[in-house]
This record gives sequence, structure tokens and C-alpha cells, in this order.
Amino acid sequence: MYALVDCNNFYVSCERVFDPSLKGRPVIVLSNNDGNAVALSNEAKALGIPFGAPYFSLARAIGKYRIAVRSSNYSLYGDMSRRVMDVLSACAPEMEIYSIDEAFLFLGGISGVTGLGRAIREQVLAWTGIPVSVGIASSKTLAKLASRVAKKDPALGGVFNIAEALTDEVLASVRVEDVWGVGRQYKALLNGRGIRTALQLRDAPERWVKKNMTICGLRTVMELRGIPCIPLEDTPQPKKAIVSSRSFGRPVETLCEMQEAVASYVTRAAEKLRAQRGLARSMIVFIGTNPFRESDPQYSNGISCGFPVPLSYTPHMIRYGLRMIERIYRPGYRYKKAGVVIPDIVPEGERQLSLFHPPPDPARARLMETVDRLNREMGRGAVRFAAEGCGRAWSMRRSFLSPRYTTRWDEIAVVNAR
DNA sequence: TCTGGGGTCCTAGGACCC
DNA sequence: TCTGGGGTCCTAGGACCC
Repeated sequence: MYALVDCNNFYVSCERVFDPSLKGRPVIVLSNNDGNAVALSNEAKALGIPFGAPYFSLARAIGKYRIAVRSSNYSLYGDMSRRVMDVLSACAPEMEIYSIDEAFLFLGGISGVTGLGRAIREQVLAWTGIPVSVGIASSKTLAKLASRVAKKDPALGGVFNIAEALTDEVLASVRVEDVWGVGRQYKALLNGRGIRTALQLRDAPERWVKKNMTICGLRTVMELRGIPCIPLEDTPQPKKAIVSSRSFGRPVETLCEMQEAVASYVTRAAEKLRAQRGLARSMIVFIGTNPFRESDPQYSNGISCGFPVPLSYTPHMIRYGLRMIERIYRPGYRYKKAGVVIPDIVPEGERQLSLFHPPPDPARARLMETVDRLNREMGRGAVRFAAEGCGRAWSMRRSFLSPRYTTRWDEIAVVNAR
């Protein structure tokens, strides 16, 4: 048996733990750069605010319904996620952390799984303040579906074991696009064939599914039939690619500012790279204007560059990045976004040396270790490269940011100010 | 003034090899 | 008169997830 534990409205719940005045009110949390609503409290959902609505389009509703707004506070959400996962890891022999707010548990020969689900829910709530929904079933896809049902039906008390219900009725009540693995394109394809519910997808012909939805779609169907096909991945795999990109808080026009931004993104990507003990064989830099401003002249471009030897040394990578941005930058445009991709990572232990280049310098490796440790312990940006710039007027907007309650001493919650 | 960021996997087709 | 079979690697594009 598998359980899926899913935090309810996770970002909103994190904000509420430290700001109880948000309880019972409609609350939305915005994406980076205060772009779109990416988390909504139940009260906000009830007002009909759609997931992903652009912030500027919500101005009227926010005033009218006194909706509380927060910018994304990933320092806070990341730390709260770690706390939730810590609690969960003690509840089952095997666990897969699936996303910042979800984990699969493997409940192999455990009896009384529904009771265990209730205990897990109570413990997470008591120890972290985060409410969760628990779905239990014989496959991961069904467990996901069960947790959705648990979240939607308050009578279930947050826990639903699909084995204790009439499975056909449950599956008939779930729309096909709400099945894990069915997105927009497959919804259209399936609807066109008259398949509208999870039950109909479960009973669809295997050959047709394999042909039209690849082996992944077939796995989904088998999982809906209760046959587990998607294994639990209990050890996190190192990333095969690393991306670091951001939209700008305001349009950027000068090469100088673009270079600052690219240097910052390279720095961040290199940090992630070293964290997983990887080396970059190549790097891509891309830039673009704002496609939503159709009246503006549009330009976007990317450039890729292979390194003579794999590396993770930030100053060298910045030097490449600056050269690359010079090649694709064109004056006269209002740029909205830039980013850096490391598409092919090699493990540090498999470093291929070159006859024509000096071997890696241990002093440089120590320097990077020290920089990473300082930034880890004292907060990101404690040590920066000059190329990243100082003013950084282009950096992202976060107008409604809550304090980093759990990771910065100077922002810790105050219980009673008097 | 105004629309996010970071990932994964699968398939088809072409180049190339013996 | 007549021209196979099997395999790998790479890339682009498309689907999905949170």
C-alpha cells in the first residue's frame, strides 16, 4: 500500500502558522516577481479566483473581498517543508519526497493503514502547524487520487483509503484531467474519444492508450487498475540539468545590467552544481523580451557554449557567461527575462582531464567551498561576486514579503511585543 | 506598471557503424 | 537481374509534474 501525504494550500498554510490573523480569511500567495496567484486559501478558491491568475487582474477582487496577499517566501516554505518531511520520515519505512509539499510513503505489510493515516495527519499538524490530506491506495496514482478526494470531502476528516470505498463510484466521480499524468493535451485527446472520467480511462483499451499516450499513459491506466507500475524513488537522484532564471522586476535595456543579471544567475547555477558535486560540460544563456507586451518589439535568443574541461568554478563560469551575453544582446529592446541552463552535468568523480589544460586547482575548490558555506550559514548573498552588481535595480519584485521567521534570527516571530 | 521557475521522460527520425 | 539487418547515439519536439 502507498500513502500520499499532501499539504493543504501549502504556501498559505505556512504564512498562517506565523500570522494567525490570516486564518479564516481569503489569502493568496504570488509567484516570483509578484506575477501570478500560485497558492490560494479555500476562502479565496470559494471566491472563484483561478489558480495562476495574474496579480494585476485581481486588483478589484482584492479590494472588494479584503483578500490578503503575500509574495513567495521560499526561505520560509523550504524550511517548513523540511520540518513536515522530518515528521513523515519517522512514520514509514520508505518515503519519497515528491515535491515541496508532497511525499509518498510505502506502507508495505503495515496493518490498520487508515488509522495510521489519521495519526500521521494529527502528528504533522501538532508538530508543524500544517494541515495535510492523506490518500491511501495500492498504487501511487490511486493514492494521489485518494488524497484529492480526502481534500475535497470534509466529511472524510482529511484521510481517505480507497480500499474502504466502492472504487468504481469514486473513479467515476473524478474528472479524467484530475488524474496524475493527464494534462491539457491528453484531456483534449481523451475527451474527443468520449473518455471523461477516471473510471473510463481505467477501462480504456490498452493498445489505443499505448499508441496515443506512450508507455507513460499505459502505466497510468495500469495504476488506475490497482497494479503498481511507478516505483517509489526513495533516494533523490542528482539533477541532470540545472536552470537558473528570473523575470526582471522592471524592463532591462542596457548590456551592463544584463551582465549583472547573467552573472547572478551563473553564480546561483554554479552553487547548485557544486551542491550536488557536479561539473558543467557546457552552459546555455538565454534572454527575451516580454511576450505579453505585443506592441513592444520582440526579441529572444539563446547561445550555448561547450567548456574545454568540465568545471564548477564560479569566476570562470561568469567569464564565459559575460562573453555569451555580449554575443546575443541587441540594443533597443526592453528585456524581461534572462537565464542560464547547465544541460549536461558530469559527476565530480568522473572528471576528464585534458592534456592541454592545467589540472584542477585545489585552492580554487577550497575558495568555492568557503563561499558556499558562508552563504549557507549567513544567508544567501552574504558573499557575492562583484560582477553580480550592487544596486540590482532589475531584481524581482516582492512587495508583500513576510519575514523569514524560521531561518533568520533578526526576523523571528514576536509573540508579545509589550 | 502589470502574466513564475524548475524539472522529468518518451518518441521519431537522421546519421552513422558493422 | 540484383542491394539486409541490426544496433547506437544524438537532437528536436512534445507531453507531463509541482
